[in-house]
Amino acid sequence: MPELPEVETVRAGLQKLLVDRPVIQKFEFHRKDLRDPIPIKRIRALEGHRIDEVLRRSKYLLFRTEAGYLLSHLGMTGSWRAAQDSDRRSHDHVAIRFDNGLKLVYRDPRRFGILDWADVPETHPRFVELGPEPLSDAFSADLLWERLRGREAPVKNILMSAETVVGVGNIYASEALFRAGIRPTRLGGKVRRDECARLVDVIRDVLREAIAAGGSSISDYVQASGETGLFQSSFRVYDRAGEPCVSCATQIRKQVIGGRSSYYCPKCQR
DNA sequence: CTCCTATCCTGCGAGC
DNA sequence: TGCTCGCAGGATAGGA
Repeated sequence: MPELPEVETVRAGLQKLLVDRPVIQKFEFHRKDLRDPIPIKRIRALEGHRIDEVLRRSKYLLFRTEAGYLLSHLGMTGSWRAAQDSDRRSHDHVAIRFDNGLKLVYRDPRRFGILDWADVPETHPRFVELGPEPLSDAFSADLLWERLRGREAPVKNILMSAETVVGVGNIYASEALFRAGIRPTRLGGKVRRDECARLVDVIRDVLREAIAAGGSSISDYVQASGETGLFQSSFRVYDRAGEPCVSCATQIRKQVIGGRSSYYCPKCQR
């Protein structure tokens, strides 16, 4: 379940592996598609160029070269790892060989991930509709207030929409709404201005804490998968149905909203 | 426009 | 013990 903090942790790990700006010698594709078809010819055009930097926008990793960007979205189960030739695993779909001997392998059992190519990320169809980064100044109480005004969808759904703000998935939406004292089913238009300010603050808090937790347990290795550990032990409501609220001991409730399991304290969140 | 639902995919755990 | 079944979820398309 890589959300923004996990993707940021992976980005930092990849950046460290690629700090010498190695030249891409060759891409090896073991299949033509993941969730979407892979633009193999476009991506092969990056062979012979250096990876100058690994960036992140939303939950996408961007490998920057002078000839364009390789985009990677990890979906649910995607991972990058440095591998030896003898290290072959099921669901290894793509490999990148570099001139310094490094081999990066993309593995994704569920194939919910995306590999794509972009000349200029800002104008790429996957990016043009995206809202602000949650940790940037562009994400503000004013912006959230505008986004929620008059809306009759549950606030949780609106928060999880990448058009509102990127990187807030099911887990961190539940966690942030708990910290803000707002029930996930409350309609967007019913969230007050002061609650928007609170929401912006706690979304930043919860993401920063998770990034710190990921960073401390990963250090200099690209993580094998986003599925384990990290921030999990810090969840206050997510996946805790029936357990006592950390604040008032009321049993945490689970409710499906917009097809996703949501967790909240019925007493602390109104 | 806004809102909602189905779809994609495989591994895992609960239940029998 | 081995089987089935539901669930995990971000992005997207399409219908109401």
